[in-house]
Parts: sequence; structure tokens; C-alpha cells
Amino acid sequence: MIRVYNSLTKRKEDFTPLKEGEVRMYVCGPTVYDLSHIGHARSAVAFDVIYRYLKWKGYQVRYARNYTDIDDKIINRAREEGVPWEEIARRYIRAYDDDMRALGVEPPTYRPKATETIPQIIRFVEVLIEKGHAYTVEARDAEERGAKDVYYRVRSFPSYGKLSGKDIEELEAGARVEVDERKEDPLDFALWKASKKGEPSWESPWGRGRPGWHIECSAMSQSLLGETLDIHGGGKDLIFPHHENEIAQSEAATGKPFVRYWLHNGFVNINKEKMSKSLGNILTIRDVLRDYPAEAIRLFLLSSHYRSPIDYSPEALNEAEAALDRFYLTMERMERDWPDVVYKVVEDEELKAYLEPYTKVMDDDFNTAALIGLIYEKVNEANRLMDRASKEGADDEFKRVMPLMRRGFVELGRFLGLFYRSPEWYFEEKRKRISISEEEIEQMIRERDEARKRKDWKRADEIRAELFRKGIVLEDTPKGTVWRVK
RNA sequence: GGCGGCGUACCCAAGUGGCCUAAGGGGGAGGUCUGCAAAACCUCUAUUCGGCGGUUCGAAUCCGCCCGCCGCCUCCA
Repeated sequence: MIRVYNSLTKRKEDFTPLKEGEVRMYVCGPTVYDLSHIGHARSAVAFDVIYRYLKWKGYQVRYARNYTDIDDKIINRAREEGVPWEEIARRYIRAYDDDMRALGVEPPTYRPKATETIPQIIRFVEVLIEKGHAYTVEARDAEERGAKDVYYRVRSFPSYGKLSGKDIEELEAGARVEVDERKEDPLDFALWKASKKGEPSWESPWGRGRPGWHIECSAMSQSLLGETLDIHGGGKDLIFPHHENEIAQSEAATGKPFVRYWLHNGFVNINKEKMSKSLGNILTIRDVLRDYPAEAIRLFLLSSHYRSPIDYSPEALNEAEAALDRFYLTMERMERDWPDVVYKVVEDEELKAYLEPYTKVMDDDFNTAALIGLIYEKVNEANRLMDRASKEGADDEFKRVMPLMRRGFVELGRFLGLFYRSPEWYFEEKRKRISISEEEIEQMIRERDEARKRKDWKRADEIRAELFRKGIVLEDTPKGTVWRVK
């Protein structure tokens, strides 16, 4: 039984999807007006693991993650650059997709765009008006005469505030939004905005206009996944007002519960501070990808629980990379030194029993941090067993356990998106980061071997030190000298 | 001001009533191996979980107060 922390009830609950064996999940994707940062990566990776884990557990999962491709920020950006807004949206959707691919994030089942959901959005707004949850007002500065804005009537939804724990009266009192006399209530939010001159617009019953931000998620999730979702995710900062408003829209329109389990991921901080444009400490996914292997970034992100804040630092990424090296070094040793043992086929039942402790921590609110801890205990154990076997020979227990371990790593890696490569592939990738050629390295190693044969330790150590400066580590093994990237 | 979260070793980070006399990674000290290293392994590095009280047979885990940090309340992953 999977248990999840539900932001709505603020408790961990047993996870039972509405329809047995099927999970419908929706996660708020990016507004595509700029390159995505490491915080977007965290959200995407966290829900990627949840998605994969649910599938791995045997659920049939339908997962939607949207692109908000129409928004003030996109329009502003287009204006600044003097290009059509569509171009901005297209450019950053592509950039986001590239980043996700680099990070090994699986594409969701559906990737809807707001601009491709306009008819559903319009229909949704109409329903809200029909049911008395929305009203139109005369638009200001509209391009088209007589065009209307549509607002959601927050007071018409009694449980408004149930997700964010906010009290409508207190929100009212502390409202920082500028007063707009056309609105019945300062808290009312836009469902549809009449477009101004030069803005993108669509035909609607209220004249040419464009959708508000919150409505697109309600409309997209409903049209793709139905009226009640099992899981809805996003960053913690979306709880209010975005997700609160989604609930108000969807539940007012359908009369049914919108979401069974609300999941929210924590932030990536830099020096304990939230990343923000104003602080100028935004770190794009690309920035980080330039300095570290994508898998190390994933390991860093998954080494903390998804709800906790994590602090980004070069040291933290270096540690993640070192830990990954350790894993692949061990895997390499297993496959290279004990091929007859580790590749032995393991029975499904046996594997299942072996993985039990691992799935137990994942079942507990997707605790990837604890899982990674367990994996590294096994890395240690694998090395210990191999140390012993190489001295005393491989006994039956060794032959039984080693294939399970190898297979276990691979299996767990399937939903973590980690530990799934061959060691050759992993180290090959690291080699791309160094400037010295393999021929040069081999040449220097041969030279060093000569020196070693002469017992010219001084010269041998010089060569080793020189390679080290170039990012190459040498290891003298009984089978000869091997090298790898630092 | 309202709402929410966090504070575990030198650093990162699990654990949230008894498997904890507290995982895992990094770092440090010593050792095995080695020409010396590296890698790997072994031992050590929190009798203690921000502080003070309380509940309990039993608390890092529950409750209260205090201290410190952070987020949301406006666009935001």
C-alpha cells in the first residue's frame, strides 16, 4: 500500500485511486517565456519518479503535464524582442523538452498546451457563468468594442481556501491587489480576459480574448483525464492562489471532488534563499548541465525527500557525482570480475522478495532519499562480498546474492532514472569532459610502466601526478594499470 | 498580521512513539592492500536529535512555551 502526504488534509493517507489499477495524474508545467531553472527540474524529476514508480508498481498511469503557452510574460517577452509571441512559446517549449530529455525525464502521456485547449476553456467558462459562479464585466482598453472580461465569483464557492488554509475574510482584509470596482469582490480572479490591441486573441462569446491562467489547468485536466484526478502536483508555491483557484473552478463546474491527492514539491534554494529574478540567483538547467553529468543532477535532486527544501551548491553536486562514481565503479567491478556470477538470471519471485525493503520506503510517500541510502548500503555490501570472494573463493551464498544485487540495482534504477547505464557508458560520458586524448593517456601509462619496471619510482610518480592534474586517476591493479576520469 | 514548514555529527541527509545504545553520502583520523598511491574493505568520528518543560512504562519522534531559519499570503516549480 502506497501512502502519500496530501497537502489538502496535511496528513499521510493510503493511496487508493478512484478506479482500481488506474491512476490519473496532472502536474503543472512551465510557463514558456524563458529557460527553465533548476527548480523546474526538481519538480519535473520528482513527479517523473512518482509517475515511473506507479507504473512500475503495475498501475496504468495517465499523466498530463501542460505548457502554459499564452500569458502576460510571454507577450511581454515577445514585445521586448520584437518577435511574434508564438515564436517565444515555441522556442521555450523546445528548450524545456531538450532539458527534460537531458535529465532523463520521461515524456508524460499528454503534454497539452493552453492554446490548443481554447474550445474546452470557453465551454468551461460558460458552464461557470450558467451556474452562477462567474460573471462578465465591461472590458477596459479592449481591442474589440463591447468585449467582456469574465471573473470567477469567489464568494459563490463556500469552501474556498480549503487547500491553502486561508480564510476568505482575512485574505480580504490583507488584500494587496489593487481595487478594481468592476469586480464584485477583490478576490475574484479572471477566467477570460478581453485582449488589448496587438495581443493574441481568440473568438469567444465575450468577444475576442484570451484565457486567464488558472482556468487552463482545470480545462485541460478535465478534458484529458476526467472530472476527478487521483494526483495533482506542482511546486509548493502554486498552492495559493493557483491550485486553490483550480479547485474552485473545477468543483463549482462539476460538483465533484477535483483531486483526491494533492502533492507539492519543495524548492531548490541557493544559499538558503529562494531563486528569484530579483535576487539574480537563477540557475538554469543548462547552466548546471554544463558542469555536471545529468545523472549526478538527478541524484542530487533525489537525495532529499521531494517535499523538503534543498540547497544547491557546487559542493553538493560534486558529492553527488562522487557518489555516482562509486556506484558505477562497484558495478563495473561486479560485471568485469564476476561475469559468470552476476549475470545469472534471477526468478521474479526471488527478485520481488529481495526488493521488498526498497519498495517499502518508496511506498512511504516516495522516499527516494531513504531508498538511495539503502542502495548505497548494498554497494558497500557488494564490495565487501567481492573482497572476500576474491580471497576465499565464491561460495554458494555469494553466487546467490550477487545476481540479485546487480538485477536489483537495475530494477530500482528503472523508476529512479539512475543507475541504469552500463559502467562503460557512464565513464565514457565522463571522458568527454577532459581535454587530453586517450592515445596520450595510454602513451603516458606505457612510459610509466617502463619506469616502474626500472623501479624508477620518481619518474613513475611524476607521470601519475601529471595525469592527475589533467583529471585522470590511475589505478595499478594485478591485471595492469587502468585509468579513469576524476 | 494570517497560514505552512524546518532546525538530526564538521558538511549534506534519512528516520516522526519501542526494530534508534540514530541509515546513507562527503570530509577527517588510524589500519589492511600497494614500491608509493588509487580503488575497495575494516575501525573510529551524534550516549544524542535547537532550548526548556510536559504526556507516556518508553520520545529525535506526541503536546506546550521559547529561540533561530525559511516559504506562501502578488507572478513563481
